[in-house]
Amino acid sequence: MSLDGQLPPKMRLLRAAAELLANSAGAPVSTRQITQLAGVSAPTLYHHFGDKEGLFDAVVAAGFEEYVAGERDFAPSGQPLEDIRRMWDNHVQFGLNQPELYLVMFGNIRPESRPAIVADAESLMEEMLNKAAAAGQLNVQPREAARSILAANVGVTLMLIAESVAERNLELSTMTRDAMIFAVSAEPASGPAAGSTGKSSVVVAAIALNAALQASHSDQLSSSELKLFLEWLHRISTSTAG
Amino acid sequence: MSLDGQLPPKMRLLRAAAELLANSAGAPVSTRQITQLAGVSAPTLYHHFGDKEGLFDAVVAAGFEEYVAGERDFAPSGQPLEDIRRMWDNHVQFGLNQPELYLVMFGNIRPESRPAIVADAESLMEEMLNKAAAAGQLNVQPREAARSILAANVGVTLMLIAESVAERNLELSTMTRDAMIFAVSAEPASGPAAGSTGKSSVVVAAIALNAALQASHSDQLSSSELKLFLEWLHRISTSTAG
DNA sequence: TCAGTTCATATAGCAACGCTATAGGTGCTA
DNA sequence: TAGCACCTATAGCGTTGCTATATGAACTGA
Repeated sequence: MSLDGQLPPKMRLLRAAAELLANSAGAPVSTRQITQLAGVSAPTLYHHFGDKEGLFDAVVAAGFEEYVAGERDFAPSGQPLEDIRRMWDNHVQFGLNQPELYLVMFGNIRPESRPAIVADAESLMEEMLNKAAAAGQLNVQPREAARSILAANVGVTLMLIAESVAERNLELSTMTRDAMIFAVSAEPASGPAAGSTGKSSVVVAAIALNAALQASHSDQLSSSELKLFLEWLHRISTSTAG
Repeated sequence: MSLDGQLPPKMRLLRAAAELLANSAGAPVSTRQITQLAGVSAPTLYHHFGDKEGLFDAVVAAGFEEYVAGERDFAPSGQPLEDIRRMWDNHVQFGLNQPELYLVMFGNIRPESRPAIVADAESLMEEMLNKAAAAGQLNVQPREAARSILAANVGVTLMLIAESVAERNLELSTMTRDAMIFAVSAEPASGPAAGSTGKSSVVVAAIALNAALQASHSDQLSSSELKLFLEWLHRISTSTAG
């Protein structure tokens, strides 16, 4: 049982590490296990990745590329909020399919290590939310909405991973998902509710225009005018007043 | 620098482990560090805790007791949903105060290891939500609401921990918190209803904003600013660009 | 054609790790 | 005092992440 073959040692190391990590159930994976499965010797690992952590980072990076590919791999439905739902579900599914990898990616993030992945994931969702904002469907900045939705998405996925497969209840995901989307969407918020921010139509419209302006390079204003215009727009759209 | 003193070795081990863990920044903490700081020898650790992990579990258990105490340590305000808000904020604060401990407790939970803590935390929140349900303020089962809110709470806390202290923005917490509470509260939540006209453009958004701005006197801009702003808006909204 | 250089892998081994076999010291009860 | 349970220490085992050093292959320029 080894990953011998025609692949270069670097690839074999990556695959061996990924495989062992995926089946480790949280137990530490030793470099000796990895190099043996890959069919190479210890220094080869350190030549290519510098470090055990360097190798694991590479595994995580590969996993993240897969994640991003999955998040982009569906045709926009034309309904941005519906696409957000699919991004959410895709995120959860990724976590449940590769729990160990997911735990490293999102369960163990420390300020000094890799918020880069989080930032990228946020950008991915923000991108999609920009379309929703342009369609006047958001009542908060796409950026803030993306951060909030992603945070909840991560929390739900971790909770589901923590549960045994038997008792896993995906309703937790759909319920939280719809709650978050509903909370940031500009649908009839039915009046100033308890604690919720009933944003005025001015704010919603400003957010929409802001997103639309940045998406389509309109040449109706000069660059300096546009800059000032956007600043005012920002001032309006971040105000809480009605 | 040692934790010598009149405390029994078991306590000294617990404190040493907690202290080293808290300052480890994610780096592994060795049993030799712990026993040296505690002023005992290796077998003492294994006599009392059986295992390195057993010791760490004890640290986590102590941390969790502190967490529970914090969650219970405020008088009910009489408004259950307000109490839920305070529980949420307290949870976030606990995580930010003891990030390493929190990451072990909620960032690394695996099905085989310790969902017990999660279950307890859920019960804690469910208990509070029962009061809200009794007051007719919930539109879902307290159990489901607790799971959902806690999941989002964990996700937000992890995200905030991942950010450097400088760029930490607690608005992510309050926004997500209120979104979740609003979603489970008995307001006419009527469901998502996604789907407005996918058609949008700068022009449409500008027209909407223009109308909204003139209808409601926003005081975010001075009158002269507003005049210029509206002029630019007009220029955009009458353009043919999409 | 062949010395020089660079890249990639291997042999062997170090310091530190988690953990334990074994034994010694304490404080009880009798 | 004997016996016993409890707690702690000395010393050392096997494994870990990692590296000093050496070897082989592939390419370069003259």
